[in-house]
Amino acid sequence: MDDALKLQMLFQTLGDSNRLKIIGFIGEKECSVSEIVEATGMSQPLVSHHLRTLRESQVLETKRSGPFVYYRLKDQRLLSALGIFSEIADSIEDKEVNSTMFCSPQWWRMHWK
Amino acid sequence: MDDALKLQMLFQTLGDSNRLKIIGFIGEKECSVSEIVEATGMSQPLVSHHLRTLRESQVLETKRSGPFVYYRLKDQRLLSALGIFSEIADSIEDKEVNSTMFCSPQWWRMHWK
DNA sequence: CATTCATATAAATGTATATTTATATGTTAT
DNA sequence: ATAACATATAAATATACATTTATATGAATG
Repeated sequence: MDDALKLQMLFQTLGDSNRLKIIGFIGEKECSVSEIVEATGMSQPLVSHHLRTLRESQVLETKRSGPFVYYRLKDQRLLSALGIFSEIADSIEDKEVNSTMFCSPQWWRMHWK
Repeated sequence: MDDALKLQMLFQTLGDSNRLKIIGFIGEKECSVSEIVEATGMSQPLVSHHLRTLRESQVLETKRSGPFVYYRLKDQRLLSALGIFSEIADSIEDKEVNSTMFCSPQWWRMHWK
């Protein structure tokens, strides 16, 4: 797998609100699935699905301990990198299509041309 | 639009190989659409479509000059931020499902369970 | 060993989005 | 004004992906 593809897959993994929420909650900790379910308010299967994606893309790694499975960041550098991107993202202005909340630009075009 | 959503949308925008290719080619320069078409080998409408996405998500900004439209990065900090993420991405190992090139993890599960 | 709790998977569904092909808009020069 | 070129949009298609509901696995405990 070439490096550009790795980068693209990493961004794709991070490009989901629920997964970012999970990463943000875990932070430097080590969390069980149920803690994540509780903290995020997402359903357990949905959390499990996203955790699988995060594990397969090697953003998270796991450790089983009895009946619990603990997830933690595989590369702690990700946290500071997220901080940098947050700053860049903050400078994005809410104008036109972006202000539609929950609706993608394409949805907007589709329904209101 | 809240900050978490901005971050998610930025990552989503970056999570596409063709868009990363475009960003990488533009770099610190200012490029016309045809230059990008030529450099990337993508079709003109496809380039145009991705440029629109990149502009709407405020990664790129544009300037018209005669018949040409020039695109450049709106925030130069993005380049170094991409460098940081590249390093993180490089440490990702090519194992199991990731080695399938062009096929998503979900595709893999689907066809080979 | 059966029950309970934690987590994972499967199937079904709806929606988002990349790509192609075809066509339109906009600008310049003849 | 029309031809030629640069770019953008539209329609059509195919696929990827998030989410829900239902069920399975796997570990601990009575």
